[in-house]
Amino acid sequence: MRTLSTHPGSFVTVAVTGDISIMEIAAPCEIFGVSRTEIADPWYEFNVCTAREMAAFEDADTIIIPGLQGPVEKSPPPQLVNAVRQAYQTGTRIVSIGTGTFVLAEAGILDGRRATTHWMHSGTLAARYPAVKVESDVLYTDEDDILTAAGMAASVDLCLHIVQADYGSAVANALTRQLVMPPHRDGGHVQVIASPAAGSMDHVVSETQSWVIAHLDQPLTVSDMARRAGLSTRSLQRHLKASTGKTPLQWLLVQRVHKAQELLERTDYTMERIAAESGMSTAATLRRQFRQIAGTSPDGYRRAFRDRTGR
DNA sequence: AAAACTATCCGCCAGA
DNA sequence: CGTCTGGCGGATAGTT
Repeated sequence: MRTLSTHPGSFVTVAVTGDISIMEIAAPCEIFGVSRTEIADPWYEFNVCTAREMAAFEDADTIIIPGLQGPVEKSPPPQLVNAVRQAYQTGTRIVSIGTGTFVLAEAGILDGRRATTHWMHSGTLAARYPAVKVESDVLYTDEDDILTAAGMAASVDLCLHIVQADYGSAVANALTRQLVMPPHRDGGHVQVIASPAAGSMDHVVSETQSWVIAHLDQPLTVSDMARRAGLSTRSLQRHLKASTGKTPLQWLLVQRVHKAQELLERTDYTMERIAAESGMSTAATLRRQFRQIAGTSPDGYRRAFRDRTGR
């Protein structure tokens, strides 16, 4: 699990240089730039700065580099690359979206780390920066305070992931509801849905997922999910894996742990009760799954959350 | 902690 | 043809 270097109310800066893609800065602007005092207070300090104002980087706790338009062969602006390298060395969290990842790679801060970019360019990225572990089929990566999103749509997921890291699941979920967005997808989701005719099937599966998420307190089997979707278990397994990269049971367990995390954050329920409400049969089962998926014990998670939010 | 038990996963394949 | 489906069964994973 990543150690948090930022805090609620931290300073987020988007670096705008030349021809950025406007869509790629939409998610950060919407999520970090709009006051959310009804959800959490203080919210982020947010600003957008151009290449000429890169002194503003000094105040930033998080810097976001959106994709540059034009051919990726063009090398990124050196002063931006230097500014990013310097910022990272002084402990700033660095985020890239789409081809913005090339700036991070050029700065050398991705060497030996996982990163992703738009699938069309991942080959180029891997070839030009062999030391970078390019993950071509995930929505986003998060390693050592360096986060990379595959593209515009994934940037939404990544921004929510950041909110979750800074404020916890309960706040992130409240924000998701307010934005009227589908439930947050984690970084392991596949980027490209392989089958071209996946359209309607996709809908059936996501419907089922929403239903499951709303009924996590009940014990559910993969067959139950399949029945709900009107598919055989074999087909459900195939479709769910195509869209989430996980098997049905794995996906379900992740949802259960997420639910447990939310309860740990905002309630004082006992482990038994949290286990029951998140659909884990016993506290022992909860502990084991929680550790496997979240990397800590439920109790440790609760304490860490209270410590960093002072609640 | 380990064994016994059950559920799930996934390659394969015939059929639509 | 190519694509999708769902059943089968051995290997695995998860639970108790």
